[in-house]
Order: sequence, then C-alpha cells, then structure tokens
Amino acid sequence: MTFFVVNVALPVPLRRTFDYLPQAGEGIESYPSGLCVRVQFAGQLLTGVVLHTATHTDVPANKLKAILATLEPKPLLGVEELQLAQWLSEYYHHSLGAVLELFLPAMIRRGSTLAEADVRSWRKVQEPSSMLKGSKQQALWVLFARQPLWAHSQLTAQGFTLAQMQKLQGLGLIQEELKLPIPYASPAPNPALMLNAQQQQALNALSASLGRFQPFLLEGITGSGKTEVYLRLIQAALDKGLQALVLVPEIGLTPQTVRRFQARFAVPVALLHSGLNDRERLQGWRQAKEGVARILIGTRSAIFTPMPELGLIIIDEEHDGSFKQQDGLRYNARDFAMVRARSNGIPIVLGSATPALETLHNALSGKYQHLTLQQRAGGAKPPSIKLHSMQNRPMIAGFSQAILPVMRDHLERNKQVLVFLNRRGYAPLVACQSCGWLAQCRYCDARMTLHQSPSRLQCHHCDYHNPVPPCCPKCQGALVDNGQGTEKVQEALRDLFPNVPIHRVDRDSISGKQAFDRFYEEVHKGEACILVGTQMLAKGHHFPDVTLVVILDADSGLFSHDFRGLEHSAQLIEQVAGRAGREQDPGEVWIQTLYAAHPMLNLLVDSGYHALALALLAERAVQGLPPYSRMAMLGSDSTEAQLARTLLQQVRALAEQHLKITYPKHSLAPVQLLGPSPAIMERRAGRFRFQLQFFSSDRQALHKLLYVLTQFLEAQKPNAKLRWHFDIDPMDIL
DNA sequence: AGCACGCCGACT
DNA sequence: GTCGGCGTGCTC
Repeated sequence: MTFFVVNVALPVPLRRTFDYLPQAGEGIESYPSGLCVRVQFAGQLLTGVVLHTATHTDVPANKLKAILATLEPKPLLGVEELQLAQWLSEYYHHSLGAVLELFLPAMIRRGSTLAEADVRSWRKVQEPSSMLKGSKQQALWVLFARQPLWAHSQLTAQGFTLAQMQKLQGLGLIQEELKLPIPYASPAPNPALMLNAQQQQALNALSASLGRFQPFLLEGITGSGKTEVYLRLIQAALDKGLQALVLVPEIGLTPQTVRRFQARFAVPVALLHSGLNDRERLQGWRQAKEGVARILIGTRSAIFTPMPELGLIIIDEEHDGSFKQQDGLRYNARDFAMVRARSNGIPIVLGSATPALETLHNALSGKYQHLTLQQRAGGAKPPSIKLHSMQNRPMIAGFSQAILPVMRDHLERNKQVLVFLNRRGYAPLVACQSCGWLAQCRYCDARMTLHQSPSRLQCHHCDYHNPVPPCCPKCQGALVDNGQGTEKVQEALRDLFPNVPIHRVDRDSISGKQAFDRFYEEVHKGEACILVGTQMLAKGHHFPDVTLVVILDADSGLFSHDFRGLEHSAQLIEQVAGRAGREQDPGEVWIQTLYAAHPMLNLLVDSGYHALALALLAERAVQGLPPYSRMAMLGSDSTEAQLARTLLQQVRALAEQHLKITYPKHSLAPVQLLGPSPAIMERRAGRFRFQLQFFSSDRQALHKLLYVLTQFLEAQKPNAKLRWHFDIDPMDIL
C-alpha cells in the first residue's frame, strides 16, 4: 500500500490545515472530501473535516498522528459546502477549520453521530385482522389508521402508555423503530390570500426567476403584504420540487410567524433558531440536509444548513442588524446568502420596508431587480407622523405635556397606545447631588444603569452589577437618578393612567418564549392598554388595536459617532411607526425631539424612508463611504492599552509599506487607512480596544493588503493579553 | 482557542 | 508538605 496523508481542517483559529495518517488498513478511497473525522490535536479530541489526501507531506514523520475515527461513513459536507467555506475563509480572512465548524451542528462537533438525533417511533406494519380488546388499544389503533408513523412522544402526549404500544406490537400490528422525526406539515393548509395588482406583479417577476441566479429587493411598506408574496413564491418553488430557505431576524421568528408558514403548506417545515437545544438543532439540520424538510425557516446561522434541492432564498427584514455576527467569524448572513444563491443558480429575495443603503444602492444600480409594494393590504391608511418639538416644553416623566391628552383620547376610544423607548432599566444615570460623582462601571467606559426589579446598578456593556449604594460613596451626599428607561416610564404611566393596564416589553420583562406569548395574547384581546418597550416591540409584530405610537427618544441616533447612525435610527423609527393603524383606524405617530428642525428627520417624516435613504446615499457618495467604498476593520483589544495600540501602529506601518511597494506609481494608494484610534467605548469588560479602518473602492487591492497583514499578525507571538480580529464590511464601528 | 507544562504563594 | 494561580509554548 502506498503512503498517503489526509489533510484535515480543524476548528482552531490557526489559518492552516493539518495532515494526519489514515487509520490502520484504510486506503485513500476511505477519505473523501467533506468526511468528518475525530483526531487528537494538542492534547484535545477534535472533529475535523477532510479536505483532500496527498502522497507527500512536509510534516516530519515523528509528528504525524493517525486519525482516530470516522464520524459517519459518508461525508457530512458536500463539494458545495466546502467551496462556500473556502470562499468565507478567504473573504473574511478567517481560519478554514473555524468556518467549516459553522456548517456542522454542535452535536456533530462534539463527536455525536447522526443517529443520536433519532427518536423512538412506531410504524403500522399490517391491517387489523381481528377486533382489539380494550377501548384504549382500539383508540391507539385508530390513530394508526390515520397516519402510519407516530413518534413515541406524540403518543404518550395523547395519554397512551408504552405497555399499550407494546401490546399492539405483540399482535404484530405495529413495530418500534428509530426515525428522524418528521417536521410539521399542515394537514389542511390555509388558502392563499388575494393579491393586489402590485403584489401580483412582484410575484410574477419573482416566479419567473426560479431556476436561475437573480437577486431581488422587495421593498414594501409596512402592511403591504410582503409575507403573502413570499408564501406564494415558496409555493411556486415547492411545485417545482425545490426546497426554500427563509432567514428572519433574531426576534422575528415569533410563534405567529412560524404558525403562518406552517399553516399554509402541506409540506414539512423545519425551524432553526436559538431557542432550540442541540438535539433539536441536529434534527432540523438533518431534516433539511436529507431533503425531508422542504422549507427551512431560521435565523442567521441557518444559512449554513446544507439543502440539496435548494431553489429559493428569502431574507426577511434584510436590513436587520442581527444578520451580522458580531464575534468569531463576523459574517453577514445576508451577504453570504447572496454568494450561496449565486453558486446554486437560484433567486434570492431581500425583503424590507426599510432596506439597508447597501441593498438599495444595488437595486438602484440594477444589480438587484427592484420590486416595490406601496399599497397597504386591506386598504388601511398609512399613519400620520408628526415631529413634536420638546424645546422649552414642560416634561412629565419623559413625556411632553401635550402628548398626554392625546394618549388619553386614544385610550378612551378603547384603543391601544405604544410607547417606544430604546433604553431598558429605570434610569441611565445615577449621580451625587453634592459632589457630582457618577455611578460608573468598573470594567467599562460606561455609566451604570439603575434597575428597579431587581434593584441594582447594572452595566449594559458587560455583566457587572452591584447593589444601589444608599448614598454617595465619595462624599456621603444624596444620590439622584436622571433620565428614563422603560421601567421608569412604566411606573410613571401607572400614576398617570391608573385604570389602564401597562405592559412592558424589553429583555428584562420578557424572559423566555412563553412570556412574550402571554403578553401577545393579552394585547390581542383588543382592550385599551399601553405598551411600553424597546425595539423588541418594534420589529415585525402586528398589534391591530394600536392607533397611537409615541417615540420618546428619537434623538439618540441623530448625532451618532457611527456613520450608519441615522440610517439605523430611521429604520427603527419607520418600523415602530409602522405598528400604528394597520386596520381600519388610521394611526397617529408622535416623535418627541429636541431637534424638530433636523433636515433628515423632517425628510423622513414628510417623504418617508425611501426619500431619506436616497438623501443619505448622496451623502455617502460625497464622503466616499460604503456602499460607495468597501470597508474593513482590524480591531485589537488588551488589558493593557499600550499593547493594543502598538500592534495596530505596527500593522499600519506595514500596510503603508506594502501599498508603497505594490503601487509605486499611484499618488493615492488604492486603500485608505484610518487609525489606529480608540474604539468609541475605549474600555469594555476590562479590555482596551483600538481599531484600524480600511477604505477602498478596489476589493482586490483591499483583500490583498489584508492577506499580507494577516500573515504578519499570525506570525506574532501569541499573547493571551492581546487579541485581534478582522471585521469585513463592519455594521457598526464599535 | 484549548491545554499541558512549569514555577511561586496560602491552605490542610 | 501540596493545591492551584496563570505565564508561555505548541498543536499535523
């Protein structure tokens, strides 16, 4: 037998792969690409992915270890996944092994086999030859007449016992087996809704693209029926025997959304989201990979699920920040979905009422086909939005005095009022009245937020919290709190509207899935009430009886350090405003601001998000900012500020040298550098953070430079105190 | 990133 | 006496 080694990618940050010897007696044909293997690596047991085999290696023979085991006889990843992982690794300058890890469910990474996702189930093996004794047994048998295969848990949930099942097995009627659970399919699908002319037009364009790569922007105002278009398009894909993948924002995957999809189709629908345990995730992954699930709905990481007959990708609320991973491999699921769609030759639909400027730019330039929905379904009128100047106005608990009577009016008409404030807790500031001491986090350059339930000072940037001091720790003076969070607003509203239920919706009040469900059902009874909440309230939920929306702090995003501040602010305002008046009652939106004359805010209110977005794009073009240039960031962080800064200074010097040598004739290098500069919040969780920014209109030049810098950084002595990471196409400048 | 190895402080 | 703190070095 000839000598050969197996080249394996391992889930370590090192940007290289490793050679292993085959298991005793195994030939080259035993190690196809994509096979998952278990190996010993630096004193730990890891799951790696076979890339290829080779008959030569540079690794000295005494260092080579043999593969310990093969996870599944067949490769878990196909050529397509390996190619996509390669692309991700190059584009995001990340280790290939760490990228491949994302394509595998956690249980597999830890060495489990696929079979561990199986559940105990019972299958009908023959028709009854005689009457059954006992009504329970008879009832159990009736179930099998309806459906030949049942999960054990489904049967116990209906009150049947193992003994009864074994009795039927003893009679030779049913048989126990281990099966992958069948994802939910509606036995009697809901009929499709009527489409208006615009929806029909969009659907026609979308359906015509099935079978080839074509990106779309479906820009539809809130309530214009985007979802119905998605559902019809998915049906068209299913009719062609294709699978569909739907990505939704993290807080968008509500039971309501899921029910709407599941109730519509008679085909199996799988879900992948953060609320599942590892076993459930493995099941969903496998159902999609084996083609059992025809529709997969999931959050960001679902984009890595293998789907052999994938024919359509839909990204709902494509502008949403949760599609961008903020640690580890900082990928953008929306952008990666585009790559996947191109490689599969299938259409991809980016849907939003408030598209990201990048997406809008691509639509305007013709790169994406631009479809718009401007009519609200069911003839509902768009809300009237007004800016309410707070200059020289008396305030009560953060509310303008003029707004309270308006709220009262809506409540008296038995309607609901939504109060939006993107700040949780009681008060964002605690200060000493006599010496000016401020409650600051020990580990961050940030103030502590006062919380009431539980009562404590809490940092919103790390998990540090402590009890509220009775008086100033510096001078024993009296402490006062300043500003308002959702807790304080809720408290104030209870005093102002003692007979009206006040529901608070934020990360602190809604813990667990049921909490939101309970709240949702309560509100859907339609009784007059006030909803107070953060962006949890803003996204994707339908509150038919809300007729008044009050936005308390529209100003926070107006003067942001981040050049995307206004864009994100406008998206949020538009999303919140869209909660109002979706039914027959026209909605009303009041935006409290100290800057009622702000031109961009006025543009948003008078002409809508699209008009504002065009104005913001024009600004970006002038400034040469994304989407008119490409951006990348190198971040460093350390417990010692100097270490973090010095590393980036070295990198900058190297970058300048590289650019000078590579482009000697250019008066202006194709990549512009900015920094190193401290992050907006320099110290966070006890670490000092710096960043070096790169701007370029030449993607190749940028990536070539980043590659050179990566080589340098990798060669640095590893230092636990000093960490660095790339962020390609960063979303926010942390 | 882990994890093992190694060399100095406060516990049974 | 040793348990364990985390500095540093390596991973086919």
